[in-house]
Amino acid sequence: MTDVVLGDLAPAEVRVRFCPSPTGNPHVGLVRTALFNWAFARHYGGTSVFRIEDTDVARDSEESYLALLEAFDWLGLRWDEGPEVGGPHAPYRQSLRGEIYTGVIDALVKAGRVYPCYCTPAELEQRREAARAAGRPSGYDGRCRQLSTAQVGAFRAEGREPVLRFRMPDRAISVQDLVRGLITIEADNVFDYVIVRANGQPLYPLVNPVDDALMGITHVLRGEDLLSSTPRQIALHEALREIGVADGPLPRFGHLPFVMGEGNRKLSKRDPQSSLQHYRNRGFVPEGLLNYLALLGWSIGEDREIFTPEEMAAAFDVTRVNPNPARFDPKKAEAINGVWLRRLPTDELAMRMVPFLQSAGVLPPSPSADQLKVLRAATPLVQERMSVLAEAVDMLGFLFTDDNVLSPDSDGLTAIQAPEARAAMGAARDALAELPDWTADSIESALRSALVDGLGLKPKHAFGPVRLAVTGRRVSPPLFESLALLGRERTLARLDTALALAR
RNA sequence: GCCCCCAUCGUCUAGCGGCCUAGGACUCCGCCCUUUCAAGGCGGCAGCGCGGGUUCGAAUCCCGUUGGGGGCACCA
Repeated sequence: MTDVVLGDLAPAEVRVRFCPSPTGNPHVGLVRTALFNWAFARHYGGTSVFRIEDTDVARDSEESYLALLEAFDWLGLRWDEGPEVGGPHAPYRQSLRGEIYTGVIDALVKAGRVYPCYCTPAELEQRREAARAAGRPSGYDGRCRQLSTAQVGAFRAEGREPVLRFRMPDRAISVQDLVRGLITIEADNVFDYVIVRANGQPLYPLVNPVDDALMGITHVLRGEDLLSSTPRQIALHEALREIGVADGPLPRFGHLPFVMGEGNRKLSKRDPQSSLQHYRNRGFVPEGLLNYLALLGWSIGEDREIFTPEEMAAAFDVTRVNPNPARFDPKKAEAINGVWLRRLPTDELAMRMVPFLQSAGVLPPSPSADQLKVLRAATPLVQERMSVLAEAVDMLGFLFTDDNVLSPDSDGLTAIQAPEARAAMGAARDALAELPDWTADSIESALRSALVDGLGLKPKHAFGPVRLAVTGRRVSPPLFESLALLGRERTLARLDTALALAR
Protein backbone atom coordinates (compact mmCIF):
# COMPACT_ATOMS: atom_id res chain seq x y z
CA MET A 1 0.00 0.00 0.00
CA THR A 2 1.40 3.34 -0.97
CA ASP A 3 1.74 6.07 1.58
CA VAL A 4 -1.38 8.24 1.59
CA VAL A 5 0.70 11.34 2.14
CA LEU A 6 3.69 10.75 -0.11
CA GLY A 7 2.40 8.39 -2.78
CA ASP A 8 5.39 7.62 -4.97
CA LEU A 9 7.34 10.66 -3.85
CA ALA A 10 10.60 10.44 -1.98
CA PRO A 11 10.32 12.44 1.27
CA ALA A 12 12.86 15.00 0.12
CA GLU A 13 10.78 15.70 -2.98
CA VAL A 14 8.04 17.24 -0.88
CA ARG A 15 7.36 20.85 -1.81
CA VAL A 16 4.86 22.98 0.05
CA ARG A 17 3.97 26.61 -0.27
CA PHE A 18 2.66 29.26 2.01
CA CYS A 19 1.03 31.96 -0.06
CA PRO A 20 -0.59 34.86 1.78
CA SER A 21 -1.94 37.92 0.07
CA PRO A 22 -0.51 41.18 1.40
CA THR A 23 -3.66 42.75 2.75
CA GLY A 24 -4.05 44.05 6.28
CA ASN A 25 -1.97 42.81 9.17
CA PRO A 26 -0.76 39.27 9.72
CA HIS A 27 -3.10 37.31 11.96
CA VAL A 28 -2.74 34.21 14.05
CA GLY A 29 -4.75 31.98 11.73
CA LEU A 30 -2.30 32.80 8.99
CA VAL A 31 0.59 31.97 11.28
CA ARG A 32 -0.97 28.65 12.18
CA THR A 33 -1.29 27.70 8.51
CA ALA A 34 2.29 28.78 7.90
CA LEU A 35 3.52 26.78 10.87
CA PHE A 36 1.79 23.58 9.76
CA ASN A 37 3.17 23.94 6.24
CA TRP A 38 6.62 24.63 7.59
CA ALA A 39 6.48 21.65 9.95
CA PHE A 40 5.23 19.39 7.18
CA ALA A 41 8.08 20.31 4.82
CA ARG A 42 10.59 20.09 7.61
CA HIS A 43 9.32 16.71 8.70
CA TYR A 44 10.08 15.18 5.33
CA GLY A 45 13.22 17.16 4.65
CA GLY A 46 11.40 18.79 1.76
CA THR A 47 11.21 22.36 0.53
CA SER A 48 9.04 25.22 1.70
CA VAL A 49 8.10 27.97 -0.70
CA PHE A 50 6.92 31.42 0.32
CA ARG A 51 4.85 33.08 -2.37
CA ILE A 52 3.07 36.41 -2.35
CA GLU A 53 -0.37 36.43 -3.95
CA ASP A 54 -0.67 40.07 -4.83
CA THR A 55 -2.93 40.07 -7.86
CA ASP A 56 -5.47 42.46 -6.41
CA VAL A 57 -3.99 45.91 -6.89
CA ALA A 58 -6.94 47.52 -5.13
CA ARG A 59 -6.37 45.71 -1.85
CA ASP A 60 -2.71 44.75 -1.74
CA SER A 61 -0.14 47.03 -0.19
CA GLU A 62 3.61 47.17 0.05
CA GLU A 63 3.20 47.93 3.71
CA SER A 64 1.40 44.62 4.29
CA TYR A 65 4.02 42.79 2.28
CA LEU A 66 6.77 44.20 4.48
CA ALA A 67 4.75 43.40 7.59
CA LEU A 68 4.48 39.80 6.42
CA LEU A 69 8.23 39.48 5.94
CA GLU A 70 8.91 41.08 9.29
CA ALA A 71 6.39 38.87 11.06
CA PHE A 72 7.89 35.62 9.89
CA ASP A 73 11.35 36.89 10.57
CA TRP A 74 10.27 37.56 14.16
CA LEU A 75 8.67 34.15 14.42
CA GLY A 76 11.82 32.53 13.13
CA LEU A 77 10.00 30.64 10.40
CA ARG A 78 12.32 30.56 7.41
CA TRP A 79 11.38 29.56 3.88
CA ASP A 80 13.65 27.75 1.46
CA GLU A 81 12.38 29.71 -1.52
CA GLY A 82 10.67 33.06 -1.60
CA PRO A 83 10.85 36.71 -2.56
CA GLU A 84 13.70 37.56 -0.22
CA VAL A 85 15.75 34.40 -0.65
CA GLY A 86 15.04 33.70 -4.32
CA GLY A 87 14.94 30.22 -5.81
CA PRO A 88 14.61 28.33 -9.09
CA HIS A 89 11.04 29.51 -9.70
CA ALA A 90 11.54 33.22 -9.13
CA PRO A 91 9.89 35.62 -9.07
CA TYR A 92 7.80 34.67 -6.05
CA ARG A 93 5.49 37.65 -6.15
CA GLN A 94 2.58 37.15 -8.47
CA SER A 95 2.53 40.81 -9.38
CA LEU A 96 5.84 40.11 -11.11
CA ARG A 97 4.66 37.05 -13.00
CA GLY A 98 2.26 38.68 -15.45
CA GLU A 99 3.95 37.35 -18.59
CA ILE A 100 3.83 33.81 -17.30
CA TYR A 101 0.09 34.07 -16.76
CA THR A 102 -0.44 35.63 -20.18
CA GLY A 103 1.26 32.64 -21.78
CA VAL A 104 -0.84 30.19 -19.78
CA ILE A 105 -4.03 32.03 -20.62
CA ASP A 106 -3.18 31.95 -24.35
CA ALA A 107 -2.59 28.23 -24.19
CA LEU A 108 -5.87 27.69 -22.35
CA VAL A 109 -7.74 29.76 -24.93
CA LYS A 110 -6.14 27.93 -27.86
CA ALA A 111 -7.06 24.58 -26.35
CA GLY A 112 -10.65 25.69 -25.86
CA ARG A 113 -10.45 25.20 -22.10
CA VAL A 114 -11.75 28.68 -21.42
CA TYR A 115 -14.35 30.83 -23.10
CA PRO A 116 -15.33 34.49 -23.07
CA CYS A 117 -18.37 35.32 -20.97
CA TYR A 118 -20.29 38.50 -21.65
CA CYS A 119 -22.75 38.32 -18.80
CA THR A 120 -22.82 41.49 -16.73
CA PRO A 121 -22.63 41.41 -12.93
CA ALA A 122 -26.23 42.57 -12.77
CA GLU A 123 -27.42 39.79 -15.06
CA LEU A 124 -25.48 37.22 -13.08
CA GLU A 125 -26.91 38.48 -9.83
CA GLN A 126 -30.42 38.31 -11.20
CA ARG A 127 -30.05 34.73 -12.41
CA ARG A 128 -28.39 33.71 -9.18
CA GLU A 129 -31.36 34.94 -7.22
CA ALA A 130 -33.77 33.21 -9.56
CA ALA A 131 -31.89 29.92 -9.20
CA ARG A 132 -31.84 30.25 -5.46
CA ALA A 133 -35.54 30.98 -5.33
CA ALA A 134 -36.20 27.90 -7.46
CA GLY A 135 -34.12 25.74 -5.11
CA ARG A 136 -31.38 25.20 -7.63
CA PRO A 137 -27.64 25.72 -7.03
CA SER A 138 -26.70 29.35 -7.47
CA GLY A 139 -23.44 29.08 -9.42
CA TYR A 140 -22.83 30.19 -12.99
CA ASP A 141 -25.39 28.70 -15.36
CA GLY A 142 -23.19 28.32 -18.43
CA ARG A 143 -25.06 30.85 -20.51
CA CYS A 144 -22.00 31.86 -22.58
CA ARG A 145 -20.57 28.38 -23.01
CA GLN A 146 -21.59 28.06 -26.65
CA LEU A 147 -21.96 31.51 -28.10
CA SER A 148 -22.42 31.89 -31.86
CA THR A 149 -20.35 34.45 -33.71
CA ALA A 150 -23.51 36.46 -34.21
CA GLN A 151 -24.16 36.58 -30.46
CA VAL A 152 -20.58 37.56 -29.76
CA GLY A 153 -20.86 40.27 -32.36
CA ALA A 154 -24.02 41.58 -30.74
CA PHE A 155 -22.41 41.74 -27.28
CA ARG A 156 -19.38 43.46 -28.76
CA ALA A 157 -21.58 45.98 -30.49
CA GLU A 158 -23.06 46.78 -27.08
CA GLY A 159 -19.55 47.54 -25.89
CA ARG A 160 -19.35 44.57 -23.52
CA GLU A 161 -15.90 43.37 -22.51
CA PRO A 162 -15.83 39.67 -21.68
CA VAL A 163 -14.27 37.86 -18.75
CA LEU A 164 -12.68 34.48 -19.35
CA ARG A 165 -14.26 31.45 -17.76
CA PHE A 166 -12.74 28.06 -17.22
CA ARG A 167 -14.87 25.29 -18.68
CA MET A 168 -15.45 22.67 -15.98
CA PRO A 169 -15.57 19.04 -17.05
CA ASP A 170 -18.99 17.48 -16.76
CA ARG A 171 -18.21 14.89 -14.13
CA ALA A 172 -17.95 14.50 -10.39
CA ILE A 173 -14.56 15.26 -8.88
CA SER A 174 -13.12 13.53 -5.82
CA VAL A 175 -10.32 14.60 -3.54
CA GLN A 176 -8.52 12.40 -1.10
CA ASP A 177 -8.10 15.09 1.53
CA LEU A 178 -5.18 14.46 3.87
CA VAL A 179 -7.09 15.76 6.87
CA ARG A 180 -10.68 14.80 6.00
CA GLY A 181 -10.57 11.74 3.82
CA LEU A 182 -12.41 11.25 0.54
CA ILE A 183 -14.56 14.14 -0.57
CA THR A 184 -16.66 14.04 -3.71
CA ILE A 185 -18.49 16.90 -5.34
CA GLU A 186 -20.95 16.30 -8.14
CA ALA A 187 -20.58 18.13 -11.46
CA ASP A 188 -23.90 19.88 -10.85
CA ASN A 189 -22.34 21.74 -7.99
CA VAL A 190 -19.14 23.02 -9.55
CA PHE A 191 -19.47 25.79 -12.06
CA ASP A 192 -17.47 27.45 -14.78
CA TYR A 193 -15.53 30.17 -13.00
CA VAL A 194 -13.84 33.42 -13.94
CA ILE A 195 -10.07 33.27 -14.28
CA VAL A 196 -9.43 36.57 -16.06
CA ARG A 197 -11.16 39.85 -15.44
CA ALA A 198 -12.68 41.95 -18.20
CA ASN A 199 -9.68 44.24 -17.89
CA GLY A 200 -7.31 41.35 -18.58
CA GLN A 201 -6.13 40.87 -14.99
CA PRO A 202 -5.74 37.21 -13.98
CA LEU A 203 -7.52 36.13 -10.79
CA TYR A 204 -6.65 33.97 -7.85
CA PRO A 205 -8.52 30.87 -9.11
CA LEU A 206 -6.12 30.86 -12.05
CA VAL A 207 -2.81 32.03 -10.67
CA ASN A 208 -2.88 30.00 -7.51
CA PRO A 209 -3.09 26.58 -9.19
CA VAL A 210 -0.90 27.74 -12.08
CA ASP A 211 1.91 28.69 -9.74
CA ASP A 212 1.44 25.55 -7.69
CA ALA A 213 1.82 23.55 -10.91
CA LEU A 214 4.75 25.57 -12.25
CA MET A 215 6.57 25.59 -8.94
CA GLY A 216 6.19 21.84 -8.54
CA ILE A 217 4.14 22.04 -5.35
CA THR A 218 3.38 18.54 -4.13
CA HIS A 219 1.20 19.30 -1.10
CA VAL A 220 -1.30 22.05 -0.50
CA LEU A 221 -2.12 22.62 3.16
CA ARG A 222 -4.58 25.47 3.59
CA GLY A 223 -7.70 26.61 5.36
CA GLU A 224 -10.92 24.66 5.15
CA ASP A 225 -12.66 27.62 3.52
CA LEU A 226 -10.94 26.53 0.32
CA LEU A 227 -12.22 22.97 0.48
CA SER A 228 -15.22 23.47 -1.75
CA SER A 229 -13.16 25.19 -4.43
CA THR A 230 -10.74 22.28 -4.65
CA PRO A 231 -12.58 20.46 -7.47
CA ARG A 232 -12.19 23.39 -9.81
CA GLN A 233 -8.52 23.69 -8.95
CA ILE A 234 -8.06 20.03 -9.68
CA ALA A 235 -9.81 20.45 -13.02
CA LEU A 236 -7.48 23.30 -13.88
CA HIS A 237 -4.42 21.32 -12.82
CA GLU A 238 -5.51 18.52 -15.10
CA ALA A 239 -6.07 20.91 -17.98
CA LEU A 240 -2.64 22.45 -17.54
CA ARG A 241 -1.06 19.05 -17.81
CA GLU A 242 -3.18 17.98 -20.75
CA ILE A 243 -2.19 21.02 -22.77
CA GLY A 244 1.45 20.65 -21.82
CA VAL A 245 1.83 23.80 -19.75
CA ALA A 246 2.75 21.81 -16.65
CA ASP A 247 3.80 18.28 -15.83
CA GLY A 248 4.22 16.07 -12.83
CA PRO A 249 1.60 14.68 -10.49
CA LEU A 250 -1.22 16.77 -9.11
CA PRO A 251 -0.65 18.14 -5.63
CA ARG A 252 -2.32 16.45 -2.70
CA PHE A 253 -4.57 18.59 -0.56
CA GLY A 254 -5.11 18.89 3.16
CA HIS A 255 -7.61 21.35 4.57
CA LEU A 256 -6.81 22.64 8.01
CA PRO A 257 -9.54 23.55 10.48
CA PHE A 258 -10.28 27.18 11.23
CA VAL A 259 -9.01 29.06 14.19
CA MET A 260 -12.08 30.54 15.82
CA GLY A 261 -12.40 33.60 17.99
CA GLU A 262 -14.86 34.67 20.65
CA GLY A 263 -18.43 33.52 20.09
CA ASN A 264 -17.48 30.69 17.78
CA ARG A 265 -16.85 32.89 14.79
CA LYS A 266 -14.01 32.42 12.41
CA LEU A 267 -11.19 34.68 13.48
CA SER A 268 -11.20 37.48 10.95
CA LYS A 269 -8.56 39.98 10.08
CA ARG A 270 -10.69 42.75 11.51
CA ASP A 271 -10.83 41.16 14.92
CA PRO A 272 -8.17 42.75 17.17
CA GLN A 273 -7.83 39.44 18.98
CA SER A 274 -6.58 37.91 15.76
CA SER A 275 -3.74 40.29 15.13
CA LEU A 276 -0.26 38.90 15.51
CA GLN A 277 0.87 42.36 16.58
CA HIS A 278 -1.57 42.26 19.47
CA TYR A 279 0.23 39.26 20.93
CA ARG A 280 3.64 40.71 20.25
CA ASN A 281 2.65 43.86 22.09
CA ARG A 282 1.45 41.86 25.04
CA GLY A 283 4.83 40.22 25.26
CA PHE A 284 4.40 36.83 23.72
CA VAL A 285 7.67 35.27 22.64
CA PRO A 286 7.79 33.42 19.30
CA GLU A 287 8.46 30.14 21.11
CA GLY A 288 5.29 30.52 23.16
CA LEU A 289 2.97 31.69 20.44
CA LEU A 290 4.11 29.06 17.97
CA ASN A 291 3.81 26.36 20.62
CA TYR A 292 0.26 27.42 21.43
CA LEU A 293 -0.74 27.64 17.79
CA ALA A 294 0.61 24.16 17.16
CA LEU A 295 -1.87 22.89 19.73
CA LEU A 296 -4.78 24.18 17.69
CA GLY A 297 -5.78 21.20 15.60
CA TRP A 298 -2.78 19.06 16.29
CA SER A 299 -1.33 17.14 19.19
CA ILE A 300 2.12 15.78 19.75
CA GLY A 301 0.45 13.10 21.85
CA GLU A 302 1.28 11.35 25.10
CA ASP A 303 -0.02 14.08 27.43
CA ARG A 304 2.62 16.52 26.30
CA GLU A 305 2.09 20.03 25.10
CA ILE A 306 5.31 21.95 25.51
CA PHE A 307 7.61 21.60 22.53
CA THR A 308 9.74 23.54 20.05
CA PRO A 309 9.00 24.00 16.35
CA GLU A 310 11.78 21.52 15.61
CA GLU A 311 10.21 18.95 17.90
CA MET A 312 6.89 19.60 16.23
CA ALA A 313 8.40 19.09 12.79
CA ALA A 314 9.95 15.81 13.84
CA ALA A 315 6.59 14.47 15.02
CA PHE A 316 4.27 16.16 12.54
CA ASP A 317 1.77 14.06 10.62
CA VAL A 318 -0.95 15.84 8.60
CA THR A 319 -3.23 12.87 8.70
CA ARG A 320 -3.44 13.34 12.45
CA VAL A 321 -4.59 16.91 12.20
CA ASN A 322 -7.94 17.26 13.91
CA PRO A 323 -10.55 18.32 11.32
CA ASN A 324 -12.75 20.29 13.67
CA PRO A 325 -12.34 24.02 14.28
CA ALA A 326 -10.43 25.19 17.34
CA ARG A 327 -11.14 28.18 19.51
CA PHE A 328 -8.23 30.48 20.27
CA ASP A 329 -8.04 30.72 24.07
CA PRO A 330 -5.98 33.75 25.16
CA LYS A 331 -5.71 32.42 28.72
CA LYS A 332 -4.16 29.19 27.68
CA ALA A 333 -1.96 30.92 25.15
CA GLU A 334 -0.56 33.05 27.96
CA ALA A 335 -0.06 30.04 30.17
CA ILE A 336 1.98 28.33 27.47
CA ASN A 337 3.90 31.54 26.90
CA GLY A 338 4.65 31.71 30.62
CA VAL A 339 6.24 28.29 30.47
CA TRP A 340 8.54 29.54 27.72
CA LEU A 341 9.39 32.68 29.65
CA ARG A 342 10.48 30.53 32.55
CA ARG A 343 12.55 28.37 30.25
CA LEU A 344 14.54 31.28 28.89
CA PRO A 345 18.05 31.86 30.27
CA THR A 346 17.69 34.82 32.64
CA ASP A 347 19.99 37.11 30.66
CA GLU A 348 18.05 36.33 27.54
CA LEU A 349 14.79 37.10 29.30
CA ALA A 350 16.26 40.37 30.60
CA MET A 351 17.14 41.45 27.07
CA ARG A 352 13.68 40.57 25.79
CA MET A 353 12.07 42.66 28.51
CA VAL A 354 14.08 45.75 27.58
CA PRO A 355 11.89 46.94 24.67
CA PHE A 356 8.79 46.63 26.83
CA LEU A 357 10.36 48.59 29.66
CA GLN A 358 11.50 51.19 27.17
CA SER A 359 8.18 51.71 25.48
CA ALA A 360 6.55 52.10 28.90
CA GLY A 361 9.13 54.72 29.82
CA VAL A 362 10.57 52.61 32.63
CA LEU A 363 13.92 52.46 30.88
CA PRO A 364 15.36 55.13 28.58
CA PRO A 365 16.07 54.42 24.90
CA SER A 366 19.70 53.80 25.82
CA PRO A 367 19.81 52.19 29.24
CA SER A 368 22.97 52.71 31.27
CA ALA A 369 25.23 49.86 32.27
CA ASP A 370 24.01 50.25 35.83
CA GLN A 371 20.40 50.01 34.78
CA LEU A 372 21.07 46.88 32.79
CA LYS A 373 22.91 45.42 35.73
CA VAL A 374 19.94 46.03 38.00
CA LEU A 375 17.64 44.57 35.36
CA ARG A 376 19.70 41.40 35.10
CA ALA A 377 19.74 41.05 38.86
CA ALA A 378 16.00 41.60 39.06
CA THR A 379 15.07 39.21 36.27
CA PRO A 380 15.22 36.02 38.34
CA LEU A 381 12.80 37.66 40.78
CA VAL A 382 10.14 38.12 38.12
CA GLN A 383 10.82 35.25 35.80
CA GLU A 384 8.40 32.88 37.44
CA ARG A 385 5.73 35.50 37.96
CA MET A 386 5.18 36.53 34.36
CA SER A 387 3.24 34.98 31.53
CA VAL A 388 3.79 37.85 29.09
CA LEU A 389 6.71 40.27 28.90
CA ALA A 390 4.56 43.37 29.25
CA GLU A 391 3.98 42.41 32.86
CA ALA A 392 7.57 43.36 33.59
CA VAL A 393 6.59 47.02 33.45
CA ASP A 394 4.38 46.90 36.52
CA MET A 395 6.58 44.52 38.40
CA LEU A 396 9.91 46.27 37.90
CA GLY A 397 8.98 49.90 37.46
CA PHE A 398 9.75 50.80 41.08
CA LEU A 399 13.41 49.84 40.62
CA PHE A 400 14.09 52.37 37.91
CA THR A 401 12.74 55.58 39.32
CA ASP A 402 13.72 58.09 41.99
CA ASP A 403 10.22 59.42 42.19
CA ASN A 404 7.68 58.66 44.82
CA VAL A 405 6.05 55.35 43.95
CA LEU A 406 3.03 55.74 46.18
CA SER A 407 0.36 57.61 44.32
CA PRO A 408 -1.62 59.81 46.72
CA ASP A 409 -4.94 58.51 45.49
CA SER A 410 -4.18 54.82 45.73
CA ASP A 411 -6.04 52.66 48.13
CA GLY A 412 -2.66 51.60 49.40
CA LEU A 413 -2.54 54.90 51.18
CA THR A 414 -5.32 53.98 53.57
CA ALA A 415 -3.61 50.69 54.22
CA ILE A 416 -0.46 52.37 55.49
CA GLN A 417 -2.35 54.79 57.65
CA ALA A 418 -3.24 52.14 60.20
CA PRO A 419 -1.27 52.62 63.42
CA GLU A 420 0.18 49.16 63.13
CA ALA A 421 1.36 49.89 59.58
CA ARG A 422 2.98 53.15 60.59
CA ALA A 423 4.73 51.44 63.45
CA ALA A 424 6.00 48.78 61.07
CA MET A 425 7.34 51.31 58.59
CA GLY A 426 8.96 53.38 61.31
CA ALA A 427 10.64 50.41 62.88
CA ALA A 428 11.74 49.19 59.45
CA ARG A 429 13.28 52.56 58.71
CA ASP A 430 15.26 52.59 61.92
CA ALA A 431 16.45 49.03 61.56
CA LEU A 432 17.51 49.51 57.96
CA ALA A 433 19.23 52.83 58.57
CA GLU A 434 21.70 51.18 60.91
CA LEU A 435 22.19 47.99 58.95
CA PRO A 436 25.93 47.43 58.40
CA ASP A 437 25.73 45.45 55.17
CA TRP A 438 22.98 45.82 52.58
CA THR A 439 22.13 42.35 51.39
CA ALA A 440 18.85 40.49 51.07
CA ASP A 441 19.81 38.18 53.94
CA SER A 442 20.79 40.91 56.33
CA ILE A 443 17.74 42.97 55.37
CA GLU A 444 15.52 40.02 56.06
CA SER A 445 16.97 39.25 59.47
CA ALA A 446 16.97 42.91 60.46
CA LEU A 447 13.33 43.34 59.51
CA ARG A 448 12.31 40.10 61.12
CA SER A 449 13.87 40.92 64.42
CA ALA A 450 12.60 44.49 64.41
CA LEU A 451 9.05 43.89 63.19
CA VAL A 452 8.15 40.31 63.96
CA ASP A 453 10.15 39.76 67.14
CA GLY A 454 10.34 43.39 68.24
CA LEU A 455 6.83 44.62 67.52
CA GLY A 456 5.20 41.22 67.63
CA LEU A 457 3.61 41.66 64.22
CA LYS A 458 2.57 38.81 62.01
CA PRO A 459 4.82 38.63 58.94
CA LYS A 460 1.86 39.54 56.74
CA HIS A 461 1.23 42.75 58.66
CA ALA A 462 4.85 43.54 59.15
CA PHE A 463 6.02 43.31 55.56
CA GLY A 464 2.90 44.43 53.75
CA PRO A 465 3.24 48.11 54.60
CA VAL A 466 6.95 48.08 53.84
CA ARG A 467 6.23 46.55 50.45
CA LEU A 468 3.63 49.19 49.77
CA ALA A 469 5.91 52.01 50.80
CA VAL A 470 8.84 50.86 48.78
CA THR A 471 7.28 49.38 45.64
CA GLY A 472 3.98 51.22 45.63
CA ARG A 473 2.18 47.93 45.18
CA ARG A 474 0.58 45.20 47.19
CA VAL A 475 2.06 42.65 44.84
CA SER A 476 5.73 42.79 44.02
CA PRO A 477 8.80 40.67 43.54
CA PRO A 478 10.16 39.18 46.79
CA LEU A 479 10.57 42.03 49.25
CA PHE A 480 14.05 41.57 50.69
CA GLU A 481 15.69 41.00 47.33
CA SER A 482 13.82 43.99 45.98
CA LEU A 483 15.17 46.21 48.77
CA ALA A 484 18.66 44.93 48.23
CA LEU A 485 18.44 45.96 44.58
CA LEU A 486 16.80 49.28 45.32
CA GLY A 487 19.58 50.37 47.64
CA ARG A 488 19.53 51.83 51.08
CA GLU A 489 19.15 55.43 50.04
CA ARG A 490 16.00 55.03 48.01
CA THR A 491 14.54 52.53 50.44
CA LEU A 492 14.87 54.93 53.35
CA ALA A 493 13.60 57.85 51.28
CA ARG A 494 10.50 55.92 50.29
CA LEU A 495 9.82 54.86 53.84
CA ASP A 496 10.14 58.50 54.90
CA THR A 497 7.77 59.60 52.18
CA ALA A 498 5.26 56.94 53.11
CA LEU A 499 5.51 57.81 56.78
CA ALA A 500 4.83 61.45 55.92
CA LEU A 501 1.90 60.54 53.70
CA ALA A 502 0.43 58.24 56.31
CA ARG A 503 0.23 60.92 58.92
C1' G B 1 -32.02 28.26 -0.96
C1' C B 2 -28.09 24.70 -2.96
C1' C B 3 -23.42 22.22 -1.90
C1' C B 4 -19.47 20.85 1.41
C1' C B 5 -17.15 20.17 6.19
C1' C B 6 -17.38 19.31 11.49
C1' A B 7 -19.21 17.11 16.46
C1' U B 8 -15.17 13.98 23.64
C1' C B 9 -15.15 18.42 30.15
C1' G B 10 -16.47 25.99 29.60
C1' U B 11 -11.78 25.86 26.11
C1' C B 12 -7.59 22.99 23.53
C1' U B 13 -7.07 17.93 23.17
C1' A B 14 -5.78 12.03 24.10
C1' G B 15 -8.79 8.07 22.47
C1' C B 16 -8.19 5.17 16.10
C1' G B 17 -13.91 -1.88 19.07
C1' G B 18 -12.53 -4.43 24.77
C1' C B 19 -6.42 -1.36 28.44
C1' C B 20 -12.30 4.07 29.50
C1' U B 21 -15.88 3.66 36.51
C1' A B 22 -12.92 8.45 29.32
C1' G B 23 -6.50 10.51 30.30
C1' G B 24 -3.74 15.41 30.02
C1' A B 25 -3.61 20.87 29.69
C1' C B 26 -5.91 25.87 30.42
C1' U B 27 -9.68 28.22 33.42
C1' C B 28 -12.21 27.98 38.26
C1' C B 29 -12.30 26.22 43.58
C1' G B 30 -9.84 24.10 47.97
C1' C B 31 -5.24 22.65 50.68
C1' C B 32 0.26 22.67 51.21
C1' C B 33 4.64 25.77 50.66
C1' U B 34 5.07 31.10 51.82
C1' U B 35 6.72 38.28 53.49
C1' U B 36 2.74 39.55 48.95
C1' C B 37 1.96 37.60 44.09
C1' A B 38 3.50 33.86 41.27
C1' A B 39 5.91 29.25 40.43
C1' G B 40 5.70 24.29 42.42
C1' G B 41 3.02 20.08 44.96
C1' C B 42 -1.69 17.68 46.26
C1' G B 43 -6.95 17.43 45.59
C1' G B 44 -11.79 18.91 43.49
C1' C B 45 -15.89 20.63 39.89
C1' A B 46 -16.75 19.45 34.77
C1' G B 47 -17.41 15.86 28.84
C1' C B 48 -18.44 11.28 24.61
C1' G B 49 -25.38 16.24 21.32
C1' C B 50 -29.68 12.86 20.19
C1' G B 51 -31.93 8.34 17.87
C1' G B 52 -31.33 3.96 15.40
C1' G B 53 -28.33 0.07 13.84
C1' U B 54 -23.52 -3.44 13.32
C1' U B 55 -21.02 -6.36 17.25
C1' C B 56 -20.28 -10.92 22.53
C1' G B 57 -18.67 -5.72 23.31
C1' A B 58 -18.97 1.19 20.75
C1' A B 59 -16.57 7.60 22.68
C1' U B 60 -14.43 4.61 18.78
C1' C B 61 -17.78 1.57 12.71
C1' C B 62 -22.59 2.66 9.65
C1' C B 63 -27.25 5.45 8.89
C1' G B 64 -30.37 9.25 10.32
C1' U B 65 -31.23 13.60 13.13
C1' U B 66 -29.95 18.01 15.61
C1' G B 67 -26.49 21.71 16.24
C1' G B 68 -22.19 24.52 14.58
C1' G B 69 -19.00 26.23 10.59
C1' G B 70 -17.73 27.25 5.47
C1' G B 71 -18.56 27.95 0.16
C1' C B 72 -21.90 29.53 -3.74
C1' A B 73 -17.40 37.25 -6.44
C1' C B 74 -14.57 40.35 -12.43
C1' C B 75 -11.56 39.10 -3.15
C1' A B 76 -7.84 35.86 -1.91
